[in-house]
Amino acid sequence: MAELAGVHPATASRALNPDLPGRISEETTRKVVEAARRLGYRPDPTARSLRTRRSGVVGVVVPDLLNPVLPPIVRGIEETLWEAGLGCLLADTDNRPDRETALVEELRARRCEGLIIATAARQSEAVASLIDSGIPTVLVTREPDDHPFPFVGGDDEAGVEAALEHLVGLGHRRIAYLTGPTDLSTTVRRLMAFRQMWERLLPGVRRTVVHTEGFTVAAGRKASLDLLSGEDRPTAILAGNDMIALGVYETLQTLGIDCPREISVVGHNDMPFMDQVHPPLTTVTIPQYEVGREAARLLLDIREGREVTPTRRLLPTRLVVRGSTAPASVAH
Amino acid sequence: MAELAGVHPATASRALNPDLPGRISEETTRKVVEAARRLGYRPDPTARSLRTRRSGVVGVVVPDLLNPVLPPIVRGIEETLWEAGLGCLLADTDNRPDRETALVEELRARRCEGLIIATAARQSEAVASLIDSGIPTVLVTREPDDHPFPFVGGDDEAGVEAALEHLVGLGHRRIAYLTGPTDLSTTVRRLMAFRQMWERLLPGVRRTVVHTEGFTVAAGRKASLDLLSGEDRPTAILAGNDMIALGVYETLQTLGIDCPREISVVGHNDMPFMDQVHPPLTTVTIPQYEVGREAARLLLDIREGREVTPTRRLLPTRLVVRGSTAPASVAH
DNA sequence: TTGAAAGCGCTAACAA
DNA sequence: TTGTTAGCGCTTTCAA
Repeated sequence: MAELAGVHPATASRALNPDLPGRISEETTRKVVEAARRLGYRPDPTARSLRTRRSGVVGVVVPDLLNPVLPPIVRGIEETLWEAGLGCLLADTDNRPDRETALVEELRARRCEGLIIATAARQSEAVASLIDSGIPTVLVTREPDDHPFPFVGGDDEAGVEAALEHLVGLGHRRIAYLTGPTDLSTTVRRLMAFRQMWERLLPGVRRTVVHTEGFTVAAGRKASLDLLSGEDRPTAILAGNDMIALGVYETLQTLGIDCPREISVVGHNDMPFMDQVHPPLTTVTIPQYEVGREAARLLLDIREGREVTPTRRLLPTRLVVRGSTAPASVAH
Repeated sequence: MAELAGVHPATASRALNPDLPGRISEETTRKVVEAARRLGYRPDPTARSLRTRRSGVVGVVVPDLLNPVLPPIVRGIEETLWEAGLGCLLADTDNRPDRETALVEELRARRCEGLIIATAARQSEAVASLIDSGIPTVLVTREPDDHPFPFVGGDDEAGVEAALEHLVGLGHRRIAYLTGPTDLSTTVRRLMAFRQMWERLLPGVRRTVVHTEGFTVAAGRKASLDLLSGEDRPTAILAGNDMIALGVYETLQTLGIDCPREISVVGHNDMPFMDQVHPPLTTVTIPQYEVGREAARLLLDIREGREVTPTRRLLPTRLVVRGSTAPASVAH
């Protein structure tokens, strides 16, 4: 193709990559561009990568794409990366730490120019292995207890605070918190916020915290069954996420307890269709798509060597009040 | 690293790639493997790609990851590809044909070894451009009217048949079909099945077909509003997909019509949480994850030059009867 | 502003 | 069974 333009390949290369060293005359550039167009020429990304040591690809590691919070995040990431000319190599760990390790290793071997990781448990070998790797890395929604990387997520603390305030405002005093798995930062952050807000709003009042085995409907069902079977049950449940809330719904159905008349339930995440379940779930909504975009933007900044401050970005959350919460009944 | 093992680079290469021409002695292989391990050596995929003309990456083109049917498909694809050592480059077109064209072109420029396309409208420039490209291509869930590629999807025909049979069995005769956008093969296939089954079950009886503008809640709401506002409204609605069915739910709420007492509704796809909406939606379930796996398997077969027959694979669907369907009320 | 030459890290073809 | 040589298609360095 350089031939067709009547110039040296190096010149052609420079003409097509304006930011390469060495300015090219307009005349030559025009000839080269024209020749490229006529031949439908596209530079071989592989050869370019080999030379420049840049693969043009970013690895995106997710715990489980079937978890409804992830698709919007991945979309935000993917769109932002494509806009910047970067490809998006998707890797799903199925929530297995060993797979996380293996996939991150594989992505590194493939010379990804950056990594966006949404899988990090509070202890993550994979994330630890990245620390001195020099690979631009951004964590999303989940993070290890200790790490040096930028993090993007929703402002869960504010969400939990709003949720608890809402329940207390409705007159609830016997409120149980159903956490989620304790090896996830999400769980810990939400729980801490719950405790702090509790001390502000109901200092000294006894509170109930139950850990569930996972962020799943089954775990929520199981944990709530014990909680609600006994005497002196709570009048409101704050769930670690919407899945757990749905598990609570199932238990309520089983036990014949009416929501919201006899008990209020609040979720977290505002997954799709949570306005359509019965009763429509009051929950904390997180701008997941924006979280994804922001994470990708941050990665691009790092890659370009731009300063990134602050390194923690918590996007605003909002409590969406629907039909699953109501004033505490006087009967209790 | 070949140095450390005391052999020529080419020998090392052969030792690490057992299926390359030229067998290597066990002794040498052992030495090479050991040296590689000690150095943490991983062959550079870029250099390898340049030499072998294989990028190790497959492009996956989806219309919109936020559409709940897609994540399981993508997961199935992704898992199967990784198992085969192939990366999964994700591209989301946001349902825009121009983006589909641009992204496919970009994926080709990146020398993808294969393409899995879930975006194909009944007319797709992008798919057409692939016809003589030599790039292994598999279509999923959607396909153009005419194309030479393997296709994997759910057996929608069987699903619609079962759905209609179910409604007719419940005594419904005034049944309306709310299609979906007519530029999608999914719509056409489902509608054709509806018509054929109708002729089998209710020959001569008048049937109502309404086209919606999209596979969305809003489109379903809008189309059903006209349909249900008038006199002589249907006693059952078969929706082109679950989103449309949810739109119908909204209309029913607005008009104060009770489902399933006054009207039955059936969806298609069985998206997540359709068992939790109110009333729980009777719908056709499709093994989306398996669809994804099968599509990836097919692509691998093609890539390896294996025969693929049949070239159309329709995976079994099943009608899930829940709470949105009931016998036609005698009152009507 | 452009050309010449070298080389990124591998593996294919050929020779020993 | 192993070594030699060459070259994949770019971009970079150096020289003109």
